[in-house]
Amino acid sequence: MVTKTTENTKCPVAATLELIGGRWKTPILYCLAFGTKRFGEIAVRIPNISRKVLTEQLKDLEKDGLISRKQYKEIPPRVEYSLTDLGKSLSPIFDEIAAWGNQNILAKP
Amino acid sequence: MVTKTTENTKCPVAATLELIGGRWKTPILYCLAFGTKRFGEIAVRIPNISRKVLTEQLKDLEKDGLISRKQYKEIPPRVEYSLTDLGKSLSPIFDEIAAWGNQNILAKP
DNA sequence: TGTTTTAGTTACCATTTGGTTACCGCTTTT
DNA sequence: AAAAGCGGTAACCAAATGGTAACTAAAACA
Repeated sequence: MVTKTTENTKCPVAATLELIGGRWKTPILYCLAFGTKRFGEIAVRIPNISRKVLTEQLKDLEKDGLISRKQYKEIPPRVEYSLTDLGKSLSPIFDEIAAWGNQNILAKP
Repeated sequence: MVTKTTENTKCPVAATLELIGGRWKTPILYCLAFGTKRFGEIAVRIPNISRKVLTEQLKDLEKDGLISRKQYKEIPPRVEYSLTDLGKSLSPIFDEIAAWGNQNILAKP
């Protein structure tokens, strides 16, 4: 009854966390919250992420409609990522989580 | 700069998601939000979780101060779990996530 | 006497996730 | 002629996560 009801309907919390959960999704969304970025810029701002995993996560986020990808037919290639309206609509969640984290984790003596 | 700053200070969002992220943490917390439960009761309400994993996750949550464990010296054993005040303080986050999930995932045509 | 009941633990295995390295295509720069 | 710059992909690996089955202890019950 928590992750699924008997009718196979998912819990809204579990369903949402499937989209934004995982090691890298939130860092990426947070990074794009400051504006459109190129692939390489994201990679620089998120230390330790491998290019392969970054590619995968960006694909996931795009598939879920949270970010959009714009590719320019240039050489060398240029690809820009940005939040969609749906992606932007997540911000109250992040605000709430950030507030909790600041109060309860980071503000520890 | 997202998960860590150069001074090794964590992002509040990433830090919080480390506590409540993962496949089972939120189902467990949500389950306990309805009141104190015994180990077996939780297991019944969360289908598909194995007892081993449930034990592990409960230990994690207890270590992080989100739930408390009360063991009675009885035979057969009885152990009760409940949310701590810190655990209860997460509810605005879950409300926000649930609202988003209902609007944007579950309410799809 | 033997089975049941509860909340685990142990040992082992499968799946998922993330990571490393090398490489590509195509134009501009050196 | 060669290397740089960009946004990837392919092949291969390692680690984390999750799962199963069998086992435990002590009392209650039939």
